[in-house]
Amino acid sequence: MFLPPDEQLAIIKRGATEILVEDELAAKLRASYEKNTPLRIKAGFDPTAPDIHLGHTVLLEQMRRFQELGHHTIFLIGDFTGMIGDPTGRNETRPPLTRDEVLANAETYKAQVFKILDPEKTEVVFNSRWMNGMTAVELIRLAGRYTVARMLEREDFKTRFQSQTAIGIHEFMYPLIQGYDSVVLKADVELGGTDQRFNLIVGRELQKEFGQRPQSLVFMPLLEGLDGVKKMSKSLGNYIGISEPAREIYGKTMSASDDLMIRYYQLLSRLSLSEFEDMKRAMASGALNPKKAKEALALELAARFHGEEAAAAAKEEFESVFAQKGAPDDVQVFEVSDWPADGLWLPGVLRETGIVKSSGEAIRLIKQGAVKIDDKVWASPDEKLQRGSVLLKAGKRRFLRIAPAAG
RNA sequence: GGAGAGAUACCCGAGUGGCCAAAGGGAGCAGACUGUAAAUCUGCCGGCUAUGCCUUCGGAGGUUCAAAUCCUCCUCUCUCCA
Repeated sequence: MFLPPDEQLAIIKRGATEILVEDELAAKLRASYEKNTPLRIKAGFDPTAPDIHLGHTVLLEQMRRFQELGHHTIFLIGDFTGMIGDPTGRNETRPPLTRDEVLANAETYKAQVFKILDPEKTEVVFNSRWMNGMTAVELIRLAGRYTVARMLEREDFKTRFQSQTAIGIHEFMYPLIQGYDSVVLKADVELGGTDQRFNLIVGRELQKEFGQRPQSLVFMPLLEGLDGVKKMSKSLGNYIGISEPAREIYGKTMSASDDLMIRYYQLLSRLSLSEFEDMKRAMASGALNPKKAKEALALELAARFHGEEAAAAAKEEFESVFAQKGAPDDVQVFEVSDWPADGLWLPGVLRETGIVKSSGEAIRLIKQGAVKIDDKVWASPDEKLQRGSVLLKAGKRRFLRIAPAAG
């Protein structure tokens, strides 16, 4: 049923930054193999990000690999913890969410992750299930199993403590509860981003406290965003969302730098390890054009979230738009109901349609020769557009069809 | 509780009465070159049908012909002491 333990381990190690403790995990895999019993794999998710992007999928892909290896995966939604607010990676306290917000987010989360995970093999749990029923006494006793000194081992807490920045006492509860989740779920393995290092370790410690065998930890890196430097996040605008249209996923992937593309291959592609290594070698030797490799990745990602057909269409459209300087299939149409006799003032139109933020920006673009009407550069901001149906192109990727309203 | 320092456009950061819609850098956008890659060069980078007008330098008042700059109060942040 199961693959041999060492083969499993090789698959698990792909892209992981660290496995804590590797020998321990190997032993668990061996035991599982011999007894033909799946391991319990836990991964926790904060219900604060309703829109999943590729950065989140690094972890989900790892989870999926465990599923394919036949293990039992538990998708934990931290609805209870979300109401506390996770201090991780912040130098400020994060505002807690309300119960309704948390629940609504959790639902959209669930709807999206099954584009990657197999719903049949995923157990979805909410930690409010056991946390809501916990009494104050029980909670305080739980807190008694950990110490302030150990809490301060966490880099973020330490820095804040030393610099006299506020640390809410409730913030100590977060790792504690997250760790307790592992106790309740009897997790054999927990997956997490490197930023969750401390929290997952607390899980190990608490499991020991409760007489369980401590979970092994598999850490996944934080995926860089399209800028290639900062981590992918919605607020930085450097993300590829999995709910975006196929053409966006394809196009954004194509805009990634070569270095970043290799990184994305490693963390996101489902190519086998050996295929990945072969590809890297081919690119280094010049046998494979990096652009070709990038096309394959863009296609793979678009297909993952929208199917082969939509992905192929996205690729085709991309090529016609950029390689052959054509236009996309469905361009936003701006219908002009009463076209002025002396013509339309273009900057105003561009602003109204939201193609640019202000008419000032439109004027700038026109002056820079970035605006084309039916493939001809529109050189003057003041020139009026005469009645007719035209295709406008602003910069490389903004299109607009302007036409008199029908009837 | 006491003593200081600070808050400038998306971010960092100069500016201590007019020449300031505010230096410089980063990010971003655009053009050239390309593979919507990188690197490089160039231009733009508050708003407004604009040789002008309007709104901006934490907030509210005030002084002045004129304030990011001076005064008063307020809010917030940081550093040090207890």
